[in-house]
Amino acid sequence: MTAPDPNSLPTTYDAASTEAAWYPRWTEHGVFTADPARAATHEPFVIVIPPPNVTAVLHMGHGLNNTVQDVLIRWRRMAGDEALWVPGTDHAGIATQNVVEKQIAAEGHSRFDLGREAFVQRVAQFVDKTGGEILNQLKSIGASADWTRTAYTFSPELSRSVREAFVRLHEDGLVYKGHRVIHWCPRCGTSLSDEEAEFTDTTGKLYHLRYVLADDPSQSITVATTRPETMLGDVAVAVNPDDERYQAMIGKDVILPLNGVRIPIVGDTYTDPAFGSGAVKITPAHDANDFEVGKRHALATPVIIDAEGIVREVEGAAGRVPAELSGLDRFAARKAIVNLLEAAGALVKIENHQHSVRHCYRCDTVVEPRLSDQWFVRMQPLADKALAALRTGELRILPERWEAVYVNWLEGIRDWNISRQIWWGHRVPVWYCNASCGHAPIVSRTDVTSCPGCNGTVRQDEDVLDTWFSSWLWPFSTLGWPDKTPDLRAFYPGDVLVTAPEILFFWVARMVMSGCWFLDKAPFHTVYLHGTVRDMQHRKMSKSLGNGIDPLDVVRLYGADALRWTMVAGLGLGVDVMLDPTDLEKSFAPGRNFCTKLWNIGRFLLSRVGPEPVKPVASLDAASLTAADHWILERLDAAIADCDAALGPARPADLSRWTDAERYRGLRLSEYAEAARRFVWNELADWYLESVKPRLATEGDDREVARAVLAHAFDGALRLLQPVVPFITEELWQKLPQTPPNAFIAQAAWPVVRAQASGSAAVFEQAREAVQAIRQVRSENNVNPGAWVDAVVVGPAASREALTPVIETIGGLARARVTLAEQNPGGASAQVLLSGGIEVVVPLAGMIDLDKEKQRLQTELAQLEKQLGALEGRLANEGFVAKAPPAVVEAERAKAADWRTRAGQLRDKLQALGA
RNA sequence: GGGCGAAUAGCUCAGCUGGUUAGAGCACCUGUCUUACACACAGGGGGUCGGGGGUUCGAAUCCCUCUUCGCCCACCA
Repeated sequence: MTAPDPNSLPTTYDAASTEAAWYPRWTEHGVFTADPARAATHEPFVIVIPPPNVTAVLHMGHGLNNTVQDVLIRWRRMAGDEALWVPGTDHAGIATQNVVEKQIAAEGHSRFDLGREAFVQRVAQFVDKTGGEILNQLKSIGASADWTRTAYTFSPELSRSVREAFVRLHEDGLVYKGHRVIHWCPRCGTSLSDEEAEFTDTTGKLYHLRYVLADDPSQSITVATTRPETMLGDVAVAVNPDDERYQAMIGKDVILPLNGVRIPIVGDTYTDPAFGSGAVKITPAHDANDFEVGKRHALATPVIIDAEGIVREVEGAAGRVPAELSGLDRFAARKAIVNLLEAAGALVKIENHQHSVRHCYRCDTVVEPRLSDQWFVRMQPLADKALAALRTGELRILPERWEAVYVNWLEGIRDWNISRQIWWGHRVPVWYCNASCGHAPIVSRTDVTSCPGCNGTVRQDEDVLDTWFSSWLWPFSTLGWPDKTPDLRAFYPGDVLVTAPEILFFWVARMVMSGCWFLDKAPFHTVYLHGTVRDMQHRKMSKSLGNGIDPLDVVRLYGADALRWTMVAGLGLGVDVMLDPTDLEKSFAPGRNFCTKLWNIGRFLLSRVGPEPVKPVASLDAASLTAADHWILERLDAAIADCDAALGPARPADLSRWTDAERYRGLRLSEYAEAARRFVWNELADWYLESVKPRLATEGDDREVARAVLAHAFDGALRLLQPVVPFITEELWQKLPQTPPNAFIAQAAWPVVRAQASGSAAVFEQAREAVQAIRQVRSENNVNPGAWVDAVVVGPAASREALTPVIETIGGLARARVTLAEQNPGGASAQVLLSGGIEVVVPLAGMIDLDKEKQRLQTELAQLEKQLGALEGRLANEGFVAKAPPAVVEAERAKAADWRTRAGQLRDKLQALGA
């Protein structure tokens, strides 16, 4: 009976209390706070968070995204970099405005009832009160962001950056106001960029409409359209000038049904003769392509659908909308018009038609093309720089295949509509003179109060800027740009951007463009695009499907480390993470189990090592180390090397561009986690810890060596694991005798390889083989697991000598009393061949099933002979011997010789068994 | 319509520039409550590398083709 050890750990790991204890201590001690002054002597490593919407609630996607960032930032922090992870939120213009508008609607009002100022105030209050909660939720999963630098895209500081960017682009001639057809969401009441108008594949209808010629009612032309309601705004019918069917009609007029408007037939190569009827109705105000055609033919632009999607005579459309149709919603109008057309005999046919329809990315409403004045950014010059950054190797994207997608998008870049007709956001910094004095619009960094021309009053542009116009500045606006702050100097450009591929265009490519344009450097050298969190049917987790998992539930049930482990262990490069929302146990047990195992390893190891000081491993005399000691230290070195190779390189070797050799390496998080897991579990716990037990029970120098090696190996394991499972590793690390006081593993040094190889580690490897061989024999012969057996290791004298101490130590692992011999004692025994000509003989008189043993050997021999046959065939092949590299041939010959020996030994054994 | 990617063990995936007896984790089967851990330990089964053709002494790996999935882009009236 042992007295309770005051240092002993609780028998089970309590994630909740550990997490609650360590996180505040880390922040209180500034563990996550970066110092620009220190960046002079330490390589900075910077990640900016993809800012979640300020009103967002943490979901698994955030969990995955932020775990990845945290693993990288914790890794680099330990590696000695001045690591900075900038956190913050996005004001999310349309999304946030929608939330508050819904609240107001519940009160029976619209934003227009409140007025602009009051509404904006109301949203600001809402954000103040409930916003940013997601950042606290990130803390509960262990995110080690520098909270002293928490940023917000709509803060006064970042708003200044936004104005600076707008004005500077205007000065550069890249911001302009354009009059054209843009994507319009009638529900949100704003224009959208191309990226915000998402395609959805739809089975729609293709309506064929007959327009009668004005001067010859016996003739007509049929147009095909998916949107018959727009016919009220038609100004022409376009046919391909080379289309013989219609050539003769070009220049003639047709009469629009329903409103009787007379419009021309024009020739334009835009029309594809093979599509539909080969004739296209042209509605310049309600279709971007038609707008271009209209411009070419100097056609009018009557607007017959208003901002709410209501059909009426909006502008330049007098006499075009019959009274019975005016005031109808666009979809109601479609039905009504189709009916009227049919009644008028103008409807030729309706076909099913597969096409993609654009929807608002915020509310899923079908987007309406709308002619309006908007602010645009001319993107070509920006895109050229972003393309150059990738081509020169200043920037890389992982997985590699996304680079092609990035290039493809940038090469076909279109101008960016940055104005939105909502109220929540950065107001366009442009002012107009109220007294039409003729002064040009004033684009200004500071508020303008009077007209520089006539000193009269001015009014600011009503529009606000696209949310992404502030987030594309995030990598430097968060560091104080346009001021040349110490932060900006020290931490720009950053290093890695971690996000999902969905926002590659929205955000990532645009950040590269803005960084290259305003600061002449890409904002990071690596874009890491991780997969998506999906359910077991491979469906994206979403609120509407109800297949989501709340990360906070997982933290509560399994702990933050278990959550993180599950994410990282399953995270191949660019691979989706599959989780079962209906069975959290199945999804997160591996993470929880790993933490429990780690806890038990620590609990046992710490109880045996005890609190007394241990010697540093470097101070130990190599000769005093056992083969097992050398082995585990080498395994630690290998694990360190594997982790480094999986995660790194952290940055290009020459700091400015990737070489081809290093370009696609690193960021293999699952490989890193597996390497660390294998070391602590399969090597340290399964073998070293087991083999070292007897030594720990002794007194004296050997025990001290074992304690030192054990403490050192576990220390290394904890350090390697800290980035993935920061809480449990911190808790355990604090208990190691060699841990300095007032230190945190979160800022301890990342382990480095000792580079002290010793041949004796190989001896331990052979001993492991022997143990496994004996265990296999026992298991296959159904030997009572508790029973001890005898085993004889047969081999050359030299090996036997080296093996002796090892076998004494690990005999217990196989429950075998091991002796060494030069000759195979023969007899009724199980016999296993090891590498190096060593045999293990288990003479289990009475315990062994001879038939079974014969069977096993025969199977092994048959397998070996089959492979040997193939190998010998290859060696007999003249082509192989003549053409294959000599080294390969040599290796194959050696292998054949080895196999022949082995086959011979197997035959001998079978003969000895009387087969 | 264009482009890209994937197809390897029941599941999720590694296998880099062609030369292994094709791997890992999980799942599965058998045994064990062995004094840290049954959330564990020990042992084990399982793949003609999507089909077909080609190049080569040699192909999971390179080429062609077919099939099936996925992603991105597009001026799909």
